[in-house]
Amino acid sequence: MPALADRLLPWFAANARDLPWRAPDVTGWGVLVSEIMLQQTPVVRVDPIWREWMARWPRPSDLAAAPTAEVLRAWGKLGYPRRALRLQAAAAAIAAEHGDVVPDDVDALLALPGIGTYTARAVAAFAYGRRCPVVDTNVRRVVARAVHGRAEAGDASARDLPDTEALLPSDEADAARTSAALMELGACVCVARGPRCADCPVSDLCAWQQAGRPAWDGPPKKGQRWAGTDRQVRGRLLDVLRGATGPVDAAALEAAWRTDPAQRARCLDSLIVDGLVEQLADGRFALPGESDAPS
DNA sequence: GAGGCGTGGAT
DNA sequence: TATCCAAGCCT
Repeated sequence: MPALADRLLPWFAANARDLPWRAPDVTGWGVLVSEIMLQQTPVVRVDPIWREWMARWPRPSDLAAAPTAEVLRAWGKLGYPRRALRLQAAAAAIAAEHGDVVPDDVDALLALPGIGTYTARAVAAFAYGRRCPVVDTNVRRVVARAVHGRAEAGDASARDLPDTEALLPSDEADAARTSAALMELGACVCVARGPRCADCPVSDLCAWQQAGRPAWDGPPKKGQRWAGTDRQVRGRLLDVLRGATGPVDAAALEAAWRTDPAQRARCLDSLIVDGLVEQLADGRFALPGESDAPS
């Protein structure tokens, strides 16, 4: 349905945010780094970290060669630090198996750690101009409203990809731009709370509008608790290690969570299992590679 | 496939 | 203050 794309493309050309990873000289590597950082993380927090990473590690092989401890410190408080670990592993694979160039096809991207359905398609479309549907939470919300007339997207389904592909024009470059425009619309106009329908370029085509903006009648989302969870404890422990200049003793980590020693021990173990923390022979703890002798 | 996994701003 | 929410992935 070119109808939607015909509206979205001029709107996007005039209203797209000037994000640094959208600059014309950004490589596939730059796009990939941005996509990983943006998983579940707002643009404003990613922006400065992405700039720092691109200046410091401009190619996959640069990141692959960095000490993992420094990678985790540079990741800072973006959250979900396993993303940084997987990104470094992906960088090593790209350097070793793809000539230090991020692959341009979805299947090769999917084979890399930390890259799933969304990210593989986002890189193919945004870095390489491929015509492939890119479905994230924004796009699912836009499609739910504009196409299906529902207030929310509900759970992901197998129909998300074909539903979205049906909105893409046949021209490859236009299709890639449409994918970006769909995401931009969901991020800036067709937002979860308080959609700005008065500013929407497709409001007169929107099935949700035409239905009178009915309320969501599907299952409510499951709110995830935070206080006292293992996620909070892991975050505290890792924050201590990021802030240290080298290995720390057990007492420093104990101070980070005194509420429940058993929980603290369990979380420390899980961080070690995940490869985010190492225990040294002398019993101290450190970020990965921190004890390696400088060469 | 449901649940785990960080962080912090907005409401 | 508590809940919601943000360009998901993995098991």
